[in-house]
Amino acid sequence: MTTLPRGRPRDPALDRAIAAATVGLLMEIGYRAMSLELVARRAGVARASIYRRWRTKAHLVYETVFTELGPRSVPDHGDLETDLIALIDALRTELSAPAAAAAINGVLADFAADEAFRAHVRDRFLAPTAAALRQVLHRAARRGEVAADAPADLLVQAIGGTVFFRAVVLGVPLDETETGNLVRIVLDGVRSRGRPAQAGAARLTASE
Amino acid sequence: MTTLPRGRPRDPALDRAIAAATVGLLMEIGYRAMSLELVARRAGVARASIYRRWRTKAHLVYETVFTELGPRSVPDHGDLETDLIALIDALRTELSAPAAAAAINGVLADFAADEAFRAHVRDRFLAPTAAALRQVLHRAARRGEVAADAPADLLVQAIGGTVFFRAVVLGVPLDETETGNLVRIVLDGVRSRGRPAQAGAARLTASE
Amino acid sequence: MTTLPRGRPRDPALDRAIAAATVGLLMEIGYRAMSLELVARRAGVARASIYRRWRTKAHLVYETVFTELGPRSVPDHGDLETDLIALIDALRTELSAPAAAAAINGVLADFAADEAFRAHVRDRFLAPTAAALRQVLHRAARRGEVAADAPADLLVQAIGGTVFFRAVVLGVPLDETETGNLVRIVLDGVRSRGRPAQAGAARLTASE
Amino acid sequence: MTTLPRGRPRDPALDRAIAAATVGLLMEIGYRAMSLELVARRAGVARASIYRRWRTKAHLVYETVFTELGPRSVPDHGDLETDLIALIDALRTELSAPAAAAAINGVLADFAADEAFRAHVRDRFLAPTAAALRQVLHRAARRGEVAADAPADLLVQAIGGTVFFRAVVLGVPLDETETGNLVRIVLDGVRSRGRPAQAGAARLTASE
DNA sequence: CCTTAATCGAGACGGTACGTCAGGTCTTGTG
DNA sequence: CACAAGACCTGACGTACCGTCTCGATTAAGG
Repeated sequence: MTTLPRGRPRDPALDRAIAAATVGLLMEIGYRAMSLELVARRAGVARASIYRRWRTKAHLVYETVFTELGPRSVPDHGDLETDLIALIDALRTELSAPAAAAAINGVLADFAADEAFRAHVRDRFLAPTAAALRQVLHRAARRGEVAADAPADLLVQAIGGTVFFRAVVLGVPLDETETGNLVRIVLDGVRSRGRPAQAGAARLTASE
Repeated sequence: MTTLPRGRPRDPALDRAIAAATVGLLMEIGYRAMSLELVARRAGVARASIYRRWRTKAHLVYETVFTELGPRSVPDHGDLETDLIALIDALRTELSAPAAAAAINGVLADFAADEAFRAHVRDRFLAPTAAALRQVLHRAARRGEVAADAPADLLVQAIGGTVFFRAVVLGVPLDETETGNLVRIVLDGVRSRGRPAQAGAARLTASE
Repeated sequence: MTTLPRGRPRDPALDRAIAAATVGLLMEIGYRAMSLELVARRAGVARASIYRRWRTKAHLVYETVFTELGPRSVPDHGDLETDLIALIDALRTELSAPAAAAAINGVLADFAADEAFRAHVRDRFLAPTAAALRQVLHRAARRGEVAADAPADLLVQAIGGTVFFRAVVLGVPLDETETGNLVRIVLDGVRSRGRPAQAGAARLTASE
Repeated sequence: MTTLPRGRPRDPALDRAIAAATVGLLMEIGYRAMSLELVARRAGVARASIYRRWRTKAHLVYETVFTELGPRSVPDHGDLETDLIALIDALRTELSAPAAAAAINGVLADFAADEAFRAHVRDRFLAPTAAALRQVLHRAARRGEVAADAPADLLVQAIGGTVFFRAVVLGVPLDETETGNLVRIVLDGVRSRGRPAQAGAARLTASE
């Protein structure tokens, strides 16, 4: 049972106008140069109407740009490599969108001291992606392609880190060939003929 | 022929005081909350004396915190895995230093629009690291451990991205076990029994 | 013929609640710090319900605090001095009430540009008071106490100005002794032994 | 021994520009409508440069408009009436200047809660005027014109209140005739043939 | 009983001003 | 020249009101 809304309801057209102005300005002038005054002006909206919805510029940008973080669906092509490429492509698409690339470092910088924000990112973004990866790996394990106990978290961070680094830090997203190479590098690490493990000593002897 | 310096020389004690204040404030309150006013006050220095040395806050922080980017020396332990761990550890140490972790996103955000800065990072940081990795791999190839033509740039970005993501975005640097796992994942991708290549189709058939 | 009221009638309890909140806040925090938001909150009333009754904060305060301006009745003690003291006391009581003293300058400031308001004050407050004074003087003239053609308007303004200055500007209302002194000063100016007149030259020679 | 000034000195041209803009805007649009933003814009000055000099809008206006309060010199024409007219004219000129009339109620409203401000007004404005009046009366007493122990404070407040009321509240300053009448009213109250006193009863008997 | 019309609480809305703060530049006097 | 101090311009910040508006829910009076 939801609390019934009282007072004049918010105008959803403003939400859309603000979001559009935010995304546009991010792409045109970047996070730092984008002031809420500018957003308000472009959206044809009072500045207070933005503050009514978001506590701060960082909140506005984060929630506007990264609304749909993480994998919307778990790929299942019956082949691990194809599944991995699908996962990476989803990430790449998300992080290399112009607005996202322009926003992410600013948001991270503004939220640097905010531990709750980090937890939120972990829960809403990393955890689902890791879960999706785990499911993909589990299916592959049943097909005998890989060992089931691969370190999914680390893999997600490696994949995510690489994509992030290219798209956000270097500003040059991975192309198709590089994506393929990245998949193969990662894939070889989880093949069933051996596996990364705490006991690193026995690892290579078993495979060769 | 250098222009001979005229007038009162700069006080090197100020350089040290400013650097110390910068690093301290970065760790205590973070990049965004750190104003040059605060730095000047803590360093017991006039604000103008900071601007005389650095053009902007981002320049101050970047040059103060990331003085020694990239590998100081190429590791050579006669073993690829050990060499890789040494490279990763150097990266990890650099990026997970409290001041660095606190500074990096702010610097990236402030330099977001500055393409020259990105080129500078590539030249001063990524290129040397990739060169070091290439040398390590080359030695390993001569020992028959790996194929020599591994995509060193991508590998560096994958390793760097992972370390960066953990230290900077998540705020929890890799531990020893995770470093080991990362090395093995990456290592398997460059083993000599096969190699990542443009022609992806033939790759796996050759190895299995 | 009044238009018969349709729809839900106004709740008179709200009028009272708003007035009480207004007076209370005026005394506690003063005119400037008193926002209609605060009044509404304290009165337990919607802000719109205030605007439905008064066009603006200045109107609310003016009509709430100065409901009964001017002399309610013309004093008649058979003695000019006593009558004057009664008139002054009425003024003093009105202007030195805590809410009034707190309100008056704010109201004047907000209505500064409003010529209609000035006319309203003249008609509702000054004119009746001057009329009362004129009547008092007229009676005194018939008793032979004073000249009948005293400049009543100026006298009212002198008396009103003095009371106003003490109560509103200085914040210390006249006490009884000062009221007595003020009466005597004014009284001597209108004694029948001479009179203020346009022809100032002949004035003093006649009296001494 | 004054502390020697350090740092860049304030630009006196800005003081003048701000004062001019303040006075101009006061006359054109009044106290309430005058924002510091407007003042800054018209003066061609940064808003911060205003806040550096004055803590608040009310301080700015008060110190700018009422720089020279009170009588600059004590009039001495050898005649009480002429002296009094001179004193009143000085007051009238000061209070009915367009900028002053526009400013005064706003300043009083904003300073309503500030007891320190009231004390300041008393000390800087009323006290000197009362002292001047006392001196004038004293000289007149030596010439035998009046009693020396007239209640100077009350007289000042009566004169000031009347002038204030006319200029500020009614917006119509006293003209010459009215000033003459006011002087005579007041003068008769302090004539040497009798004087206002605590013991009011004996007052008139002595003179008639 | 049901429509009509106004009031009520609540709160969104476009504005505007506030006073503070940062960034980066400029101008003093002193070494 | 460097340096300490601080003025200066620019422009953003987040808060608080203003007076208007739009909701859903009352509360009469008239059909």
